Amino acid sequence: MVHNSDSICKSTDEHLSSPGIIMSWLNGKRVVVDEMDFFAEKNRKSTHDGVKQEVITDGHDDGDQIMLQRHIDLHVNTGLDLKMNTSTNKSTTDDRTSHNIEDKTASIELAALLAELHQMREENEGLKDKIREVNNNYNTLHMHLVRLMQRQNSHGNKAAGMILDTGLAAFVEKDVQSKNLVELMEGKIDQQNYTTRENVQFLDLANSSSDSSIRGVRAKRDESPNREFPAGSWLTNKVPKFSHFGDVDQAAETMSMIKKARVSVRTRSESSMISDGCQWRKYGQKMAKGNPCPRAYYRCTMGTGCPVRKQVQRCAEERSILITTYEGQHNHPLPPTAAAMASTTSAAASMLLSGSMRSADGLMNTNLLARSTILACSPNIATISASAPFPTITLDLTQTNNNNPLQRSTSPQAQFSLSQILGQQALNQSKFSGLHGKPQEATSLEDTAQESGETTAFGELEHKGRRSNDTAFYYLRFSFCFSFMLCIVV
DNA sequence: CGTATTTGACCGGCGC
DNA sequence: GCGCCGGTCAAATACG
Repeated sequence: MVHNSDSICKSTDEHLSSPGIIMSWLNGKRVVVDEMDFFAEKNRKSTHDGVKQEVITDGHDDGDQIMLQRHIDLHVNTGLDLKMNTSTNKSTTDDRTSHNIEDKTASIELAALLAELHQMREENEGLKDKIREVNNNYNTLHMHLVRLMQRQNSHGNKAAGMILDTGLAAFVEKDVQSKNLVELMEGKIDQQNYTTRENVQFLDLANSSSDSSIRGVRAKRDESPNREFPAGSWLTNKVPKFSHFGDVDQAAETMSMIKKARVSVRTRSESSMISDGCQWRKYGQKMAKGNPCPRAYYRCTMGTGCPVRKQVQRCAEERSILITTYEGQHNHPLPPTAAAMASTTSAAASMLLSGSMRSADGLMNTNLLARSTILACSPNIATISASAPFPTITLDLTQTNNNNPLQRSTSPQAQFSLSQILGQQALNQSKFSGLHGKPQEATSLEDTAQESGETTAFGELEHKGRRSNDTAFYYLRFSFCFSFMLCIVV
């Protein structure tokens, strides 16, 4: 293959001007560049250092290029020195040519890796900034929440105090996890330590912290013997228990409802199941009335006798939407990935239960089972439906809007799309159910809520690049905690 | 062979 | 009482 060396050199300089383009150049025109680099005379000031000269003369002097030059320079010179010192054959022009090509190829690959490393580092910095920003927002809200709780306690509003306890516990847990996440990303702790700390702190949250606000929660718990905080239950410490009802039957009924409360998550996914970090075993499948797509039943197998179950079904109207409904509380520790999802659904359940508590406490004169409540504080995040057999809160992660406070507070460069993240996770799974067909009438549990106009969208955040489920649910959980606190304040 | 999935049968709640 | 429907069980089957 014959090329004009000048034109090739020019083209090469253009490619080298951006680290990101080096990869495409490597993939697409590797052979051509090899020939050009060795034989071209333009921009070459020595006979054995073609790569070095070309890179240096590309006209860019930013940090990446400087670093790039240093590595290439070092690599090429080392190879040549070795060759010159060890070679005894005086007619080894071809060998030197071959070595130059190999060295240059290795150098370019190294440069590409360095460029990729730099890009990842920048991405990591952006993520850390986002977490710090969320932490700052959280601290502000946390302080406000503590003040409100103190005010409520001083007024003797026990029910409101319990609501605050619930929200506070969720906030404290989020605080612990967010700090761990920041340290993980900054390299202060490794993944194993992160996992261990998440689990340990999760379980010991109510017992070992020196945070005064947590002590407040513990004091509340101690003075309410009927409230339960069993170790190992991630949800229990956030689900309020009642001891102040004058009507015992009503309290029992409410407790029953709490046990049956469900959290439904709507995501876009081609996979048969989203990846939520838990281990599930399928124990049944049924054709639900009005939906051509079957409903699959799973139970959690991470712990012996874990009562948590979930239903997975495709939306009748839009097959790309996967509806996952969670029910029950885990009776075992969860890994961080699962805890993230569990905390998200927990926060959503807290929103749901805060509505039921108000109802039971007479603050809202409505029957939970008879009403369908859309929380005024978070109309675009979640929908509570009581028209279903069980109180259900639906988290819609499939639509976009601009009403989410978190979204407004973030920069476009580092925004997340939970739908895309979940979708990506789902796509990464090996199985594809192929549940497609023509739409029919929607009468399933989730679709019932949609029919009554209850489904609302969670503020979707733009996503650039791949993110972990942990981070995604961290943001989602914060959003729900934020909404939950607003619900309390309103 | 052990484990996971499939699928028809069964059960209980609910409305008529 | 009967039928419908959601949910669960368990034997059969598939899979690694």
